[in-house]
Amino acid sequence: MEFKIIKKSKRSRARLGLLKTQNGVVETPCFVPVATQAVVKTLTSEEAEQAKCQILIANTFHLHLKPGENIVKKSGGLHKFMNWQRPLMTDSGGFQVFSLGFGKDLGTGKILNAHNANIKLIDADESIRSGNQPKEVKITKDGVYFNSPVDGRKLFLGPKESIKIQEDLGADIIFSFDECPPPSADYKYVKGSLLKTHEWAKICLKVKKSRQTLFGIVQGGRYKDLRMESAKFIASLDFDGFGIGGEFGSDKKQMVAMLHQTVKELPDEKPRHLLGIGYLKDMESVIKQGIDSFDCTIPTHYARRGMAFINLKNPVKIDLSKKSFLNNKNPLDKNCGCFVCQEYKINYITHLFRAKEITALKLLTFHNLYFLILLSKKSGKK
RNA sequence: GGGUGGUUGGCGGAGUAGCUAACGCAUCAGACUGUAAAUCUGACGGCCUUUGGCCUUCGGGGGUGCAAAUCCCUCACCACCCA
Repeated sequence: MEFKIIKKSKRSRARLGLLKTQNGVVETPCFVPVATQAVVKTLTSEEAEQAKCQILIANTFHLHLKPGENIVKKSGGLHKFMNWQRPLMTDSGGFQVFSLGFGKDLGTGKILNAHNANIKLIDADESIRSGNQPKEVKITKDGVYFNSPVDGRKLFLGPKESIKIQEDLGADIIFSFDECPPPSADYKYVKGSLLKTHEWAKICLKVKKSRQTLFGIVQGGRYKDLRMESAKFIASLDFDGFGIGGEFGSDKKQMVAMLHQTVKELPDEKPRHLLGIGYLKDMESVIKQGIDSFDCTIPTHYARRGMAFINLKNPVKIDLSKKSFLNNKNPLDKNCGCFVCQEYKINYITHLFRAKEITALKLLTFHNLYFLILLSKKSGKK
């Protein structure tokens, strides 16, 4: 892997770069569509390519459960398996293990919002402090025990296991195994959890045998000093790049502040990936903080719910399933070059959604991805 | 003409004396940030001062009962059977 910075903004930390992998070059800043189960839901790999996806991120946790990394390996690796000859990332599975444990009980998320704050902050903290971990998950110094959401089997995933699986999957860029505490976790818990994440980071580096690019993950939740501490530590290790994970506080300002603290401690010359952030309004602020790539389920996820991204100049989301759009004969966005905007009108897509036709999901997934990728490019050049 | 069964909110459909007319669909609203996610939550007879309160409603009308979607009478309509 080679990362080349082409241009740096004078007004912010934003930068244009080229991330060279064995399977091609990624122009940054770049949005990374999520292909959890080795597919961008509703799209073929050809369609993902047509939507201008440069790189996709698949998931270790899901692919370990289904179909199992051995199947993928025997098929010649993830690229061949899913017919995607461009760059690929795999997430370590850390987030998933926790989002199904603490997350299920307490709402693992990126932002401490009204929804997951409702899940009894005090109880959460107390149960974590007193060691009452959720039934579904048991965290030890070596990793995490959890029950398979597929068949209930007891499974274990730790740094060694995650790296081994990711090596079998064979993505270009892989991530270290981290603990992702819930937004309701308190300072003491997050601090303690950093010790594990950092220890695991060292193990990931140590056990990796492949030539894959390995990104270390910075945690620290919404606590400034913990973010700094984590960033410093992870930056001191021999990673090829960095992921920034976890939760970022209760509002956008706090998120930007956390990113600021974190990025400050990371070496300029290495790529930085922000895990799981990608609301429309996040795009610009995140890029300005010096983030080179970021993945998010939102564009594809929203697409399947009928939420469309429109208006490149002042991006907003609209709910296409609303009846009123049946009278709208315009394309989603006149300035979007995607085939959906070229060939289809809003009222037709709205009709498909209201009629529960699966083509609606594909059309909107394609558009949202194309739109967001275009938007992230525009934001990067600003 | 006779008989049998039926008629429940926008639709389907439970309920056969008393508890909030269950449930499903449709509709409407909201949520969603490293996807157990083509999902979830809420509303869905009306009105109000909405953590509550008042009224209305099970084809129409009448009756019995403290109390009726539920029992009785009658009318209308639908389905099937007999003539």
